[in-house]
Amino acid sequence: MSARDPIRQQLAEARRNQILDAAAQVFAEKGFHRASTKEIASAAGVSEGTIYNYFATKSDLVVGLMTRLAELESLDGELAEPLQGDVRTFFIANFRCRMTRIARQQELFQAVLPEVLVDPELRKTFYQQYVSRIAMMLEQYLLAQVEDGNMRPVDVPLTVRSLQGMFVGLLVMRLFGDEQVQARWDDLPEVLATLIFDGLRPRSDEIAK
Amino acid sequence: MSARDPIRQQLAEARRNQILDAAAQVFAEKGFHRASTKEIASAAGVSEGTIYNYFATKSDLVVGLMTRLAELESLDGELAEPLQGDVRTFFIANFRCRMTRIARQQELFQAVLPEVLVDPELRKTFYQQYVSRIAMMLEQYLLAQVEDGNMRPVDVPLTVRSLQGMFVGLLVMRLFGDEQVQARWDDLPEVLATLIFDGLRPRSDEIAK
Amino acid sequence: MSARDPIRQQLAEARRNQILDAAAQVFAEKGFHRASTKEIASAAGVSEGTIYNYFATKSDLVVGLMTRLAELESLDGELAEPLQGDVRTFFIANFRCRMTRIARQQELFQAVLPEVLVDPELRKTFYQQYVSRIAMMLEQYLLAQVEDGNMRPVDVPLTVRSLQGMFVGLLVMRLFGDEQVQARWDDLPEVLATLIFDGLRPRSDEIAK
Amino acid sequence: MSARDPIRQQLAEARRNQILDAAAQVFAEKGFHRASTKEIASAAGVSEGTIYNYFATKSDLVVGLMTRLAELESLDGELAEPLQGDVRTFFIANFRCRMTRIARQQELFQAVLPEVLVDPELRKTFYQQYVSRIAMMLEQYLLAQVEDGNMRPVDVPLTVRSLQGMFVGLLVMRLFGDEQVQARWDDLPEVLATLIFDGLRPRSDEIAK
DNA sequence: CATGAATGAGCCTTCATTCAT
DNA sequence: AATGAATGAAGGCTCATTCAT
Repeated sequence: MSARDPIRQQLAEARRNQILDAAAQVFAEKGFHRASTKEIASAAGVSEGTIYNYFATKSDLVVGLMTRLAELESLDGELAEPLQGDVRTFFIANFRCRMTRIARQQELFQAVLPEVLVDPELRKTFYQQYVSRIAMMLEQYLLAQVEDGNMRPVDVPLTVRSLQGMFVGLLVMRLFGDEQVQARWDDLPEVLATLIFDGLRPRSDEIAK
Repeated sequence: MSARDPIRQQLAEARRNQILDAAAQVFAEKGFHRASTKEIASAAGVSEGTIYNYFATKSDLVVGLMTRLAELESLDGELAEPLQGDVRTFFIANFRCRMTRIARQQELFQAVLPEVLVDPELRKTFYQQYVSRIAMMLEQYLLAQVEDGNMRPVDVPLTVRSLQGMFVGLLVMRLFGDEQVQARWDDLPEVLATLIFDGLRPRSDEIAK
Repeated sequence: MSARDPIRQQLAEARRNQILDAAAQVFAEKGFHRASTKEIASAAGVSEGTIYNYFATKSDLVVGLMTRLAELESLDGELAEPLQGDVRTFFIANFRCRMTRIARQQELFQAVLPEVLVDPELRKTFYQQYVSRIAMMLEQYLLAQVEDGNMRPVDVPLTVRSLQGMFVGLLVMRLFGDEQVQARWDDLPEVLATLIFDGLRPRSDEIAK
Repeated sequence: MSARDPIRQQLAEARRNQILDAAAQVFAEKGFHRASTKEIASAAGVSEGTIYNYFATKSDLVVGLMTRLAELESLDGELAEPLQGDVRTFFIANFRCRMTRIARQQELFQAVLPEVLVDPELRKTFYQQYVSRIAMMLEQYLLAQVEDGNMRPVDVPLTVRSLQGMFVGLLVMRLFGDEQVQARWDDLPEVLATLIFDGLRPRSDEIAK
């Protein structure tokens, strides 16, 4: 019986994920409040009661999804590190990485974001576990770049928030169904790199032309 | 009786606003679904039934608030026009104007945004009445600037979405309670102008140093 | 002002009828409970408040309609009297008269009957003012016929209820939309007279054939 | 678990009936609209929510009761068949059977009839499932009798409606609380047989007297 | 008398959560 | 651990009735 303990744990973990998958899908489609536990249960192929063996509360499903986001984030958090060669190239690569992840996790965001915006408790947790952690990472990175002279000496904290905000905002534009953003999502990293790195100001050499 | 008609209308309009004010406040505080019509009624100082004399449905309150946002937006839509002198200065002024409005209408956004993200019907309306209209205005403006050589020839549609997204995202950061964003909201226009107009790339003259 | 009293009364009476007409129509169409006073008011071309100047209660509208039925009934109550010549011919004439009235007042019945069946108070009043009065009239009539040897010595009270029931039942069949009953309503008096007067038993002379 | 399936089903059926019983009683007493689901629930000894595990809608309770009536009807539909010996005797027997059933199911009728008269949807269903089916059976029966010379060649469709109407009408008289009808319900089959079979016309032999 | 905005009690229905099996 | 029937609180909405104008 003791031999079965790890197996049990794995099964339990699998069941948990099965439920979270269903929750993500149903929340994304109908929103937290319009999604009933019955619906989630049937989408997960389990009974309503089973959900409550793994989550104390419907809200805890959102917490579970938030945690997923945070974990997925930290999984490829390393991507931020390898900086070598051209800064602009790195920007593009980094942006591409973020955009890809956002696209892949759109369902998760759609499921989590509106409820997070509405529930103070969740909001705080989400901010601490996810938003501010990314902000801090970005901040460290930018500070280093500025110090190394790879970037201009900007107001790092606010610049970081602006960048982070831009990603959130583009996600929101996606959720709104904006055609340009949806259709040309893959072009965004390049455009953003130009915008953020080069700025809109006409280049002197271009003016020269 | 005929003399009373316009008075009636004014009273009705006032009552409508009184209810919308209460709805904005309660929705912002507790979210659409956790806010009961009873609560809104008492916050508005009217009975529950009265709400339904002015709005067919609880959801229509959100529609009403959305319309408010759209109307307030178009009210100072003219601000985009007076462009003269330094582009960068104009950017700052324009950004300041937007940031101020966002701050002023934070409650409205907090009340409307999460529900809009969740309800496809509202989402579509909001996008058409608000988001895409602003996008189109910005697009026209940027195109003109590019043509006049005041800006570099960037990908205008995506750049516009990115800018718009940045504002949305910064609003979301505010809603998340990010301290930097909240405390230094008024510094943002300047920072943004620098970021967007000048870019992060080290200036050649700075490098020269 | 005293000269206007009778005029006022006439106006009031007209207004009352205007409201009752609307009530009959709306009740017939949607039933008592699904009909709102607002609907009745607008069908009558008056405001909701006005209804309450003439009727203390929504239920009193039904009472008013019941009274109408009773009054209309007594208006041509005399028709029962002129009995002369062939009894069978009289039966047909009498039945025809009843069927015609039922058809003419179908809306009134449809409006009143279901609610009367449901509300004990109304039920009692309706029974006393309408049903039992007709029953008594019929009873007297049948008794006289039996005494005069124009009819066989049947159980008069129950026979009367059966006849009355048949009319009610045929009305109900009409309300149910039975095609035969609706399409051939005018044939019913003849058929009923045969059924009731001659019976279904094969006639001896016919048997003789 | 597999062993439990049939038990589950039986329990569910029992619960359903328990709720329908309560609904019949409360509807009969107060009418469909004045009966609240809360009342029905407590009369059934279950919670309000449980009702909705078995019926999608309050109206569906009426549908359930209608179905009961139709099923009970078809249960003893065979009674119409065994015709042998005296036609008049058969009439009495048949009438007695119908009157008994009506009396036994008075509550059901009182619960269902008023609402059926008011709701077009229910009305149609009730007419098709119940009224017209009985009419068709009666029609076939009468046609056969007429062909065999056991009855006079009357207008069968309208005669059938009249008979059916008479039963409905006598039920209505019962619901109205008519004392004669209530007190002497058991005498009605005999009286009706006389009325319908022999007619009111004085018999020649009686006249002879 | 007429009006119609305001009222608020009450209803049907949903749904997160529990618990006996 | 899984089930799903039962629960009952809560909520959106309707509507008869009132009353100030």
